[in-house]
Amino acid sequence: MKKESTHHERLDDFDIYGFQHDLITWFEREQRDLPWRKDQDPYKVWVSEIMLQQTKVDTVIPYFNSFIEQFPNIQSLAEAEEDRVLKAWEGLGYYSRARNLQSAVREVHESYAGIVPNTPKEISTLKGVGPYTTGAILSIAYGVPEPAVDGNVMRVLSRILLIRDDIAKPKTRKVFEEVIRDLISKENPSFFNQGLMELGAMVCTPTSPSCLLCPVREHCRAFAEGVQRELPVKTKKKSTKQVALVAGIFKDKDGRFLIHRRPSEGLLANLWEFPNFVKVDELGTAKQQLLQLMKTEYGLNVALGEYVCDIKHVFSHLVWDVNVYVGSWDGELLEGSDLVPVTEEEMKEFAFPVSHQNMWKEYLKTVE
DNA sequence: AATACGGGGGA
DNA sequence: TCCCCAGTATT
Repeated sequence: MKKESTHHERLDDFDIYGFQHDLITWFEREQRDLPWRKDQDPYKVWVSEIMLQQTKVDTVIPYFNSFIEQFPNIQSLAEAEEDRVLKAWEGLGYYSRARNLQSAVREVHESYAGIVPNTPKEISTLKGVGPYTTGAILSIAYGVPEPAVDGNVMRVLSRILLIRDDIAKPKTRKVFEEVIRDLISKENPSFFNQGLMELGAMVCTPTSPSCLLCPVREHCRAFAEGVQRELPVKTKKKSTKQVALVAGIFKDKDGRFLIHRRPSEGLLANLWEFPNFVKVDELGTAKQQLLQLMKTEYGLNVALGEYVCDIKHVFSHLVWDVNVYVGSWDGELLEGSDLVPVTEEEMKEFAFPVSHQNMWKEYLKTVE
């Protein structure tokens, strides 16, 4: 007859309370002083968690401070222009996070009287709030014992509990969630979850973990077996596609430059950019194609000048190789044209992807 | 289950 | 180079 157990089988012979205590007291003692840890305002916890998705703490800090200064609460973000929100997110990447956050904040403003909901069901229906962020907000802002499984947590627990499931597989996250439901401190789920992540960031790092400094070393099965460097198991993804582009920085006699808003869906949605096109080898030189496409796409006659630079920009799933030219334009923009003429000063108000910021920097060097 | 979606930094 | 990062939405 199977032995009856109140815990997940992977926790057999595991000192749950000792582990909770050692982790939480270490976090109380050693946690970093971070701007989103000054209070537990659910809105600020929420903003920080969205910004921290796939993004390092050091990168997020200045963005978080500036964002909270501009949008200090639910109402201010709900009522803001989307372009201002994108500008505040400029350079941080994964821009749908910003648009989803504002959309969800508007829903909380309108449907929840401005109070961030505190149940898994309600909170996980908000745009941009998935399983990880649901658990993070609930535990950190409201003290609800929900798992918050991110990359850190999977790495740390794969070592502690010797879990060899491939963390690249979607279903593996559920394995960790089920274990954590039995492992999490019901008294202090906030510090338990944050402690796991802090440990992953500071001690139990991907390569060469600092096991000799680890507060939960005596609980770690991988350390006991000497296999901590073999975990977690993670299959690697495939490489990126190459895309060749040609772009133009076009100025008129009054010093106005042509920019263009990207489509509302897909890569870099709703951000601004200099006119550019996918280059096709069979259709002549980059310069010829730029000239031709400005005419057919925008009905605009341009004169092309010097080659500015070649910008290489790496995304997670593709690589842009952009040939950049200067040029000039004259006359009228077509009715309904997507092109907007702006001065150098006005350009500062628009959110550009980093690749196009770099094109602009290179252009400024050539006119010095 | 696989893919799209940014950008920076470390080894 | 390759990998990782306080992941989510879409297909």
